This record gives sequence, structure tokens and C-alpha cells, in this order.
Amino acid sequence: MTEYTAESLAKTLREAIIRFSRRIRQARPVGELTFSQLSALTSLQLHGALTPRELADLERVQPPTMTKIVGKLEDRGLVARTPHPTDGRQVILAATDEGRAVYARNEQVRNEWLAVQLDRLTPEERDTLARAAEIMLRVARA
Amino acid sequence: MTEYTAESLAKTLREAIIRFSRRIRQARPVGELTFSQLSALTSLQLHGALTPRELADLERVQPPTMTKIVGKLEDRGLVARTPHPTDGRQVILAATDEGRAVYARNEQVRNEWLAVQLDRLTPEERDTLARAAEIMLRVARA
DNA sequence: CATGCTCATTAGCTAGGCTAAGTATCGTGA
DNA sequence: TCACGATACTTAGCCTAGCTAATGAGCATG
Repeated sequence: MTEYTAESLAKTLREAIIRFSRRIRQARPVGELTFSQLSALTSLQLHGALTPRELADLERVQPPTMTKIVGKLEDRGLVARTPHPTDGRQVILAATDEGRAVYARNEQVRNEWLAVQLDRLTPEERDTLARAAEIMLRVARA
Repeated sequence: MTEYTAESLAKTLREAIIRFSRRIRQARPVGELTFSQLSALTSLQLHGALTPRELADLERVQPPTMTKIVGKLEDRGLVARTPHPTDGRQVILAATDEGRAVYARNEQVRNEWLAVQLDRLTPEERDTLARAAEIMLRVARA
């Protein structure tokens, strides 16, 4: 096994991430949800209802940024805002039925390009990517 | 070894990428180069002189986007634009001495947070990330 | 040498990200 | 109980990054 120093790996990994994410973004179907919108909607699906703050923390953005993203989703009727039962300051965000439908459709189209690419890899390579994804999520949480 | 389908992996990987890259972006030192600017400068360092079109292709953005990024770098004296010797339409981009200096300083600061995180991982985990990075770069090129 | 192609840029748009400031509500200590 | 600090969200204002469409300049070829 080749040994990598943390420094040289940091450089390579950063390059890979930026190129790769740009490539994924390009595979976006026109007129549908953006990267960030889909990501927020996904979090709402997976975690059920969340406050803006919780969603912002999960998505690793600042609250005002999340206000904007949620605003777009709300404009399209994909997310609903309801008042918190006991705390008047807070708001509860949840995906609507239409949000869930749009999510499912978009998710599939969105993953299509990537899934095709991944399908061309060997099982070992997919395994490497899967384990790397877990590590990256863990590091991102730190 | 666990088997991952291309579909489920696509989903996980996309989530990891977006979270991870947001986290990296947050570790940006104030008043220095942005993610995209540093990436472009890096390509210029590694490949020597390039035309805007070549640089845009490398960075996976459209030419007008690269015009903007290079413009910022040029304003700060980090990149020089010289006319192509034989083809009057083209332009040659190259990092200046100051560009190389700023690059080196920034690169180090930029990688610091990530390097610290990576240093906490096991050698096996670093190896996984390194191999994943290579695969991602290859896929991004496709 | 006219016409069509290529390269780069400009113009104009949208999304996404930030900080600072504002507003409403909560909770608590005097 | 009520004044005041803390908290939650939004608004305002800014910048970067990305796109497409259109423009202009230069090249190359029939």
C-alpha cells in the first residue's frame, strides 16, 4: 500500500472534489431543482420535519442562506412552513406531497449520469468510493 | 467486501461530495483567493502556459466563466495575458512570479484544515481517499 | 477576397454563499 | 412581573460563480 502524507493527499483530494462536483453539477436537467435545493429537500425527506437552523446546520450553510434556498422551494410548493407548536420564534419545515414527488423524479434523473459512470467501474473501485464517501461525511461533520 | 449498486452509490457519493466541499470552502482564509481562483492558478502552475479555452476545459467551466476568474487573478497581478505568437485570436495565460508566491502561501493555508483532519485518519483510510480521488478525477474527465 | 468558422470577451441573468442588522419571541433574574 | 439578554428567523446588501446569447476580431479556405 502506498503511503500518502496528509499534506499531499489534501491537495489531490481537493482537486478531485472540485473537478468532480463541477462535473456532477453540469449533469443537471434544465428547469429542475439545483444542487443545493435538491440537497435540502433530501435532508427534509430523510429527517422529516426540521427547523431552518437544524437544516442549515445539516447542510453546512448559514441560516440566511437556508432561508433563501427554502424560499425557492416554498415558491414552488415543494416545502411547507408551519409555526412551531410551543415556540413562537421557530418554524417547522417539511416537504409537501408535491415536494416528495418532484424529489423522487429529480433524484433519479440527477443520478442517471453518475450511475452510468459508476456502473463502468469495477466492484473494487465502487467499494473504494463507498468507503471514501463515508470517510468524507465523517470528516465533514467534524 | 460489501457490494454497492451504482445507483445507491451515486446517491451516497453525491451527498458526501456536497457536504465535504462546503466544509472545505468554509475553511477559506479571509481576503485571499477563492476556491475557483486557486484551482485555476494551480492548473496554470502545473501545465505552464495555457489559452483560456484550454484552461476552461481543464477546469470544466465555460469560457466566459474562465474569463471572469482569470480577470480577477489578472487584477491582482497573479496571472499575465500575452498575445499568441501566430494566432491573433488566441491569448496565452501564465502565472506571474507574484502569482507563484501567492499560490504557494495560499495553498498551504488552504490545505491546513484539511491536512489536520486527514492526519487524524488511519493510513488505510488515507489510502482509500487517495484511491478514491484518482477514480473521481478519472470519472470527471469522462 | 468573401464567407464562414473559431477564440475570446461582453452583457445580462440566476443561484448560492456570506455578514450585519432588524424583528419577534422566549426565558430569567431582580 | 417585567426588563433585559439570548435565541430564531428574516431582510438587506454584497460578492463569487456559473450559465447562455451576442459581439468582435482574426483565421482559413473555396
